Amino acid sequence: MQTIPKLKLLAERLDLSESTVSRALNNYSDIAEQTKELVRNLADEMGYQPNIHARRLASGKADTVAFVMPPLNDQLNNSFFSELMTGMALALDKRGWDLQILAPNNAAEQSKFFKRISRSGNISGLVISRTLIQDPRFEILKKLEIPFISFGRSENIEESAWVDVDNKKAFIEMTEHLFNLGHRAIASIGGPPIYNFTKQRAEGWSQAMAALDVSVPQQYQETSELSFEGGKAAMKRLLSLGAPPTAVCCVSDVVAIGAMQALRENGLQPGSDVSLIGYDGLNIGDWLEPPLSTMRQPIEEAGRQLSEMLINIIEGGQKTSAFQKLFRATLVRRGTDNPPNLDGSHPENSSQLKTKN
Amino acid sequence: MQTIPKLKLLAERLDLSESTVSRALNNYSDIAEQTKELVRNLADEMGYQPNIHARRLASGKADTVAFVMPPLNDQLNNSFFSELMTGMALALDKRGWDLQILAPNNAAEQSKFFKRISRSGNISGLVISRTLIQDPRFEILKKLEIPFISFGRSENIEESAWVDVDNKKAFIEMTEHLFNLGHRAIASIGGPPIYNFTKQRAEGWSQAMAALDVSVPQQYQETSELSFEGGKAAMKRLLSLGAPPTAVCCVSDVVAIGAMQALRENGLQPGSDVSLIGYDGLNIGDWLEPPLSTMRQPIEEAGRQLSEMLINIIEGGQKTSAFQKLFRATLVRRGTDNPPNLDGSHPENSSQLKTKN
DNA sequence: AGGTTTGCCGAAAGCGCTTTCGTTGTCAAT
DNA sequence: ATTGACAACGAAAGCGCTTTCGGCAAACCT
Repeated sequence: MQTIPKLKLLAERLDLSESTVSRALNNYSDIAEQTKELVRNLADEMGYQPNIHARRLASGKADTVAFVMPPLNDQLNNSFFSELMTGMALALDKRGWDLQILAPNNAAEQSKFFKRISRSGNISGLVISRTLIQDPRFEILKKLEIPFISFGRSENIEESAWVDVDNKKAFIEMTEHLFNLGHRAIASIGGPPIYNFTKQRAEGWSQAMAALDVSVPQQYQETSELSFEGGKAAMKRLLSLGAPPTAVCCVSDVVAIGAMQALRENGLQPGSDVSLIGYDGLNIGDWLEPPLSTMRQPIEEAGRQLSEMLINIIEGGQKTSAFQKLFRATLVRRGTDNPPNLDGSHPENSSQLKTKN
Repeated sequence: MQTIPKLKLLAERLDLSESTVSRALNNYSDIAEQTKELVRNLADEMGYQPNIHARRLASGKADTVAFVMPPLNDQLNNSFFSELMTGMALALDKRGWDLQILAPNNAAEQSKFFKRISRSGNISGLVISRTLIQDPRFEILKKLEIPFISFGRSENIEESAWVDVDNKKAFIEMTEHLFNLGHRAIASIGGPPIYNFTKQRAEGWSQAMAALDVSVPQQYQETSELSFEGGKAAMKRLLSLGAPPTAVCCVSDVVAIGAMQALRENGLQPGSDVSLIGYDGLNIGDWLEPPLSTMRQPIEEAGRQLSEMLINIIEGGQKTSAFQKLFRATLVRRGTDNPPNLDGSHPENSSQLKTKN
């Protein structure tokens, strides 16, 4: 391990004091431009890298943002989180900040968990995700005065900073699209009713259906774990109805993939017998046969945005409510959104479709 | 942000010196057991958390391991890496260490990149992956005296620490399995020939074929990018042969999924017309129709192992060549490994199969 | 001319811990 | 009683940086 150049060495070589060198590197205004030049040149000639621990100890700043993993780890939302984290890391790196991943064990002890974080003093702010409709974390974090931002909104958080995707609008679009293809019997497989995005997506679907003046049997509103198995089970329940739907809006791609499996196991062809649209825009959807239509959300971009906003909150001191950004999801038509199959070979039959007008 | 309890506060409350408290918490042997008890009790009563930066600055240890992302980011090896990193993070966390993710931009500047890391002084050791057959990183890191471990071997690295999966044996098993199912025309879609695992896997296949006394047309050895598209293209080339194979060993699951797509686009049914086995054991393989057979490697476990060995290297001072661990992959039969379809409905025809004996 | 501002830089304290070394008191051995 | 060994602790010096404060010219005013 070669000898590491320290601030002191730079100072000696340049015949300057350490403090001047330090301030030169940090671009203080009370250092002559000429001096800064000299310092910077030598610094990168020698490959100087400040010791991050010393810096953070001295400055009292951690320059580190932590991403809090959701307590219960669903299947392969891996993909989702890794994309989000990639975006976050990229944006942080640009500013010289670090990303840390935090994985709380049991959800019950969240209060203690956050308290420990706030005490450790090596995290400047938090990013939370998977926000609940009523999410206790918001109050806890506010009370602890930890700067934070959430991916996803919650209720009563007008004062909070967040980045979100317009879930409701996405599901309205999705539903309208299926309607325009000719579908009337459009069901929904939603996620666990505790999450806010679940609620928003389900609302989008039901509002759209109402606006389109299509009456919906109550059983068309299904609910599922956010997993392949969950989606499969939910689809099977839908198929067992007297009048199964001809199209289904799925809360996530993984759930939709499970639903596809259920269709095939019932001898039905996804996309022709029953249309499906997922949500997330995962690559893997494109590798299926037929490829899964989906709503793509700009996940990486959202991650970037989260980081930038959080840094601004930590450094800026602006009102956190100024930091709210809503992204839009876009429809990606692949293979599973098609006009309804009305040839009668399919269990449900068009005469049973209920349209009010 | 509540007032954070410092070492000083503990010392005052207990009427001890800071140094005693520090050593008590770090379990030094020259502190009375009774005193340690007192200190520990107060510490977690007050929720004391040592300032990590101060500690690391004072001790000169970083207690941080970095995982170096492969320069070129293939499709969805996301899943692979996130699993590996999860394993690493878990093992590190148990010892109070941190995991950092490093993403070098351009591959050419690796030497500089590593030099910078070694100078920054906040990383104790590295984990590299995607080892090449001739991998320059080994020399660079040795010269810089950075402790490191690799996932995957390379040539001439007897002195190095590594964790690997026995790729060759896995492909031998895979090939024998297909042979035992009755296949004789078994092709291979390998990865880019720079990677060591690519070489090992291809060797496994060709050795097995030789041992089984099956002669192999040269065109049966295909090569592909590690991506869906690559697999698809390679499979198409195989199908265009005069005597296409009845089974294919694929270098990765993603490649195999691409191959499945190619089959379907040619009107063939994966698993019945042509058998396929992938490699990795990704969940998503199970969601396809038919589900993809694969060799599962214990990725998370390997990640754990990497962390533990690396820590031991850093702390232990043992010979690094003592740290070499080979895992085994296991066959997961799902839906794409079946006896050959000899009904003649398929382009290739059994009379063309060449068996020497 | 005196006074005030401005531009640039150095001195020095301190961030919160670790670790070496020395000191004290105690007890067994001589 | 004297020595030595040992156990248990405190003092103090850092680790490498940041940041406040003050100092000293040179430049500006009136």
